[in-house]
Amino acid sequence: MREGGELTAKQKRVLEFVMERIHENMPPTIREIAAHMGFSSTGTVRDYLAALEKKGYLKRENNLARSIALLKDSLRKIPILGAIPAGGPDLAYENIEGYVELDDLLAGQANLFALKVKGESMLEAGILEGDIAIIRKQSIAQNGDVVAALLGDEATLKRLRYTGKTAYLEAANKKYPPIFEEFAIIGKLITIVRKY
Amino acid sequence: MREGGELTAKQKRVLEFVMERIHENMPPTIREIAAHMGFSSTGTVRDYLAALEKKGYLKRENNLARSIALLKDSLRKIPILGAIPAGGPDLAYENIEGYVELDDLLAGQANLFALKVKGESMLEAGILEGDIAIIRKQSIAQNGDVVAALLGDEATLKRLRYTGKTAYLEAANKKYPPIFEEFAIIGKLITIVRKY
DNA sequence: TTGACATCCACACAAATGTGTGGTATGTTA
DNA sequence: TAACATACCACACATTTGTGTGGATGTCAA
Repeated sequence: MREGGELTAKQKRVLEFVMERIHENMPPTIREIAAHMGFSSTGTVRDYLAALEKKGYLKRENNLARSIALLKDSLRKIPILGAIPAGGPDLAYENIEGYVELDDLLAGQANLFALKVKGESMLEAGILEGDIAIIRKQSIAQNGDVVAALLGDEATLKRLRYTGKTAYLEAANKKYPPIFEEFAIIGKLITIVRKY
Repeated sequence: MREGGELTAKQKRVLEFVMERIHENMPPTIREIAAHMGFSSTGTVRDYLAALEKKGYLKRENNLARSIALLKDSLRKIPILGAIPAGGPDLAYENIEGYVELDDLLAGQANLFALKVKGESMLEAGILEGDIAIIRKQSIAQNGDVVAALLGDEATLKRLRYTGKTAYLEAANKKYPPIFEEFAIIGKLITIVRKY
């Protein structure tokens, strides 16, 4: 018998279609799957969904339209590997330390916006030109936080510092002196994303 | 009259419920919205959806179950701001340069896994300890690519270099010498994510 | 050879779901 | 005042959608 996670080629095609639809819009109906696969019977799709459910790829609710929920969603859940065996990354369960869930990265956060990093003033903090800085809108921050600040009508990313009463902005690059001009904090850096 | 984007408190509650459901599972039916809001008539919900559609927050298809698609989705689509007006980030349309779509970051990519960065060998490439490196599984790469490589049974992140026939691994940190030992490429760095 | 599984079909039926019609009431704006 | 948006209700109806029943064929392992 086929083992737990293995899928036949056609089952995989059905699953991929379902995943695609879930990500771009909503789960498909049985008849939509039939149309896509070229099946003339809804019963055929039911058999496929039952097989996929049995193998642990998805879950359905009774009598509910479009009630397909993914359980192993490789598009949204990326495994974080701990040990990597000599043969290469196996994605075997023993090696998975956790998951990066894209939605978790930002879910529940309100008032987010993003800035494309310009310049190299935060180079030594590992923030490079072109990086996308995801920022939560707020007007106060702690000493040491990286903040987006408004200097005149320019927004910059800098580290916030306090010395007694005075607050100033500090670059993470020896070439850039600290900034003591007037500024307004517009948000706090919560995530850096860099695409290669 | 209320302007384009403004919502009443109740309309906002309906929209938030719809967004929540879409993100965690699938769009709700009209009757599910009614139950959540405490409405006894499906017609009431229809009116709300019509208002939200008119104001540009969502879009529906005729006669299709659960066919609510979000048009302004602040959970998945984070606006990238260009100019930031003096009053602070407005999230007004004039200022939005584009969107960071979380799914776009990785969509369509197969065979991804993630590694938590250990050590400081890639410091000068802006890759810090604790960063999450998202890697596409592949066994060949170009000169200059940052790759995850297997050295013995350790996985490390390094820059791949070719000199004539020989390939070696290069750190981005003066303290670390290049590595000429035998290694296997297990994947190529696609994205760096750092949470603060 | 029996059983389990994968891979299809047709068709009827019931439940879920969106839509249509027609109300009531309260405000705000032109 | 008329027009319009908001904010609800009830209820019938048509369509969409999931489910049930009863098949058929082929493969593979015990």
